[in-house]
Amino acid sequence: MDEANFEELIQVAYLQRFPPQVQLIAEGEPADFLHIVVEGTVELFAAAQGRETTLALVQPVSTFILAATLKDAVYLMSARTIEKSRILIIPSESIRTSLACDASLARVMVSELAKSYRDMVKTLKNQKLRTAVERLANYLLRKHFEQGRADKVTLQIDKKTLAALLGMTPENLSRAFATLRPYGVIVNGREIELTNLEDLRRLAKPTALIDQPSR
Amino acid sequence: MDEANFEELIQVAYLQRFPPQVQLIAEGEPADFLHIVVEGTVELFAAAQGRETTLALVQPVSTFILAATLKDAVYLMSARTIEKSRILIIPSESIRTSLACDASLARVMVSELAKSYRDMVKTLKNQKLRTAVERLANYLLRKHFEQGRADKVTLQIDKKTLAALLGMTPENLSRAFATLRPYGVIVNGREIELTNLEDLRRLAKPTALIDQPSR
DNA sequence: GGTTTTAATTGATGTAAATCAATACGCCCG
DNA sequence: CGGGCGTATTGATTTACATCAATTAAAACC
Repeated sequence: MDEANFEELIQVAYLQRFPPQVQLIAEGEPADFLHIVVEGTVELFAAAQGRETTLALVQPVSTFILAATLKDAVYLMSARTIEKSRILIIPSESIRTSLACDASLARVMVSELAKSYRDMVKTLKNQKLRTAVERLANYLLRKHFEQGRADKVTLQIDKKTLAALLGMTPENLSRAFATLRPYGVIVNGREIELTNLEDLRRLAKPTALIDQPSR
Repeated sequence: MDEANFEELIQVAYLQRFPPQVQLIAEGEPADFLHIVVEGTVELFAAAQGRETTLALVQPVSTFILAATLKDAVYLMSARTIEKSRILIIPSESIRTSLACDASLARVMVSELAKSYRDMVKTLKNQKLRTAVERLANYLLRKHFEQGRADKVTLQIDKKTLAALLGMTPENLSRAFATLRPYGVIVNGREIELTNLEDLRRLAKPTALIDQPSR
C-alpha cells in the first residue's frame, strides 16, 4: 500500500497483549476497530437460540472482521483469545479513510476479501456435505499435511473447541475419534497418531474444493 | 467505475439467454468468466461424497463467482438456471485488467465482496445454530417481509430446491411444514398462508445477525 | 381428455447426533 | 500425598433427520 497511508495507520494503531480466554469483540456491536492477530490464536464464534458454535480460528498474521470494518456495520461474530495473544488494533474509520484514497490498498483488500469469502464457502460446503466423522477425518488429514506429513499430529486446541469448530458436541467428537480407530487413528491426549493414511483418506475423500486453504 | 473502463468491459461482455435447468458452470473449472444475473434466477450448488446441496440463489442484478474471477482460481460452486434467465458474461481477464488500473472499480469490488462474505457468514450461522424447522420458519418470515408483509407468501422455487437450500431432504421439508401447522402455517402448493405471526416468530426467534440481508 | 411423467406427501424404519448422567483422567495446589 | 477442579470419556436414552418405499397430487404431453 501507499507509504504515507501506511505511516498514518501505524500511528493510530496499537498493539495489545491478551491472556487466554479473553473476549475481544461481541457480535452485534459496531465494528469500531479492525483486529489483526500478530501472535497467538483467536476463536470466532456466534450464538443463537441458546446455542453457540465456532465459525473459524484465526492465526498470525491475519485480520478478522475485515468485512464489518469496511461496511461500517456490526460484527456478525464474537471473538475471544484461545491462547496468549498479541493483537494489533486499528480504528475502522482510519481503514476506511485510507481505502478511499489508496488504490493499491483497495486492491489488497479485494484480494483478502475474496480469499476470506472462498474460505467461508469451503467451510459451508464442509458443514453441509459431510458427516461429523468425515469432517474430523478431513481435519486430521489437513493437520497432517500442515505439520509436515509426520505420522503424528498435534492438536493446537482443546477438544471442546475442536468439537465446536467441526460442528458437533464434545461427546460426539470422542465417539468420532473412536469410529476412526479402525482407520489407524490412535488418540493420546492432544497427540493423534495416524497409522493408516490410505484407509483414512479413502474414508475422508478430501477434495481441493473444500480442504485446500485458499491462497 | 471509470467510464473508459466501463466502455471496454461492455465491448467484451455478451448477454445470453438460457432456458431453465441449464448448467452454466461446474465446480473445479477455471473461472474464465464473471457472470451477472440480469433476469431470472440462478442456483449455486456443490457436490461431494455423492451428496449435493444448494449454497445460494442469485437474483437480478447480482454477480456470482466474483471471488474466483478476481483470484484467477477455479469455481468452488456449480451454477444452473432455475427459470428462464438472461446472464451477462464478461471474461475474467478483462475484469482483472480493469481492476488493476481503476481505483473506483476496486472500491466497488471491496464493497461487493464484503457484502458477499457477510452473507456467507450468515448462511453458515443459520446452518450451524438452527434446526431444520427453525430454518424453515425464519425463511418464511423473511419472505413475508420481502413480499410486503401480506398474510400470504409465495415460494419462488420448487420445494426440492428449497429443501436443498435449507439443508434438508424434500421429505423432511414436508414434515417441517407439518410441524409448523400449529404455528399458523398453511401450505397450499407454493402459496403459504401465515395466520399466526406472533407464534411463528416466537418459535423462529429471527435475529438481524442472521436474517437481515447484508447491504 | 386421458395418459405419462414429475413433484410432493405420507408412512415405516434406520442412522446420526444431541442430551443427560455418571465416571475416569489429568493437573494444580496446599 | 491426597483433595478439588476442569476436561475428557463412556454409557443410556432421546431427538433430529435421512432413507426407503408407497401413494397421491399436479403438471406436461399427445
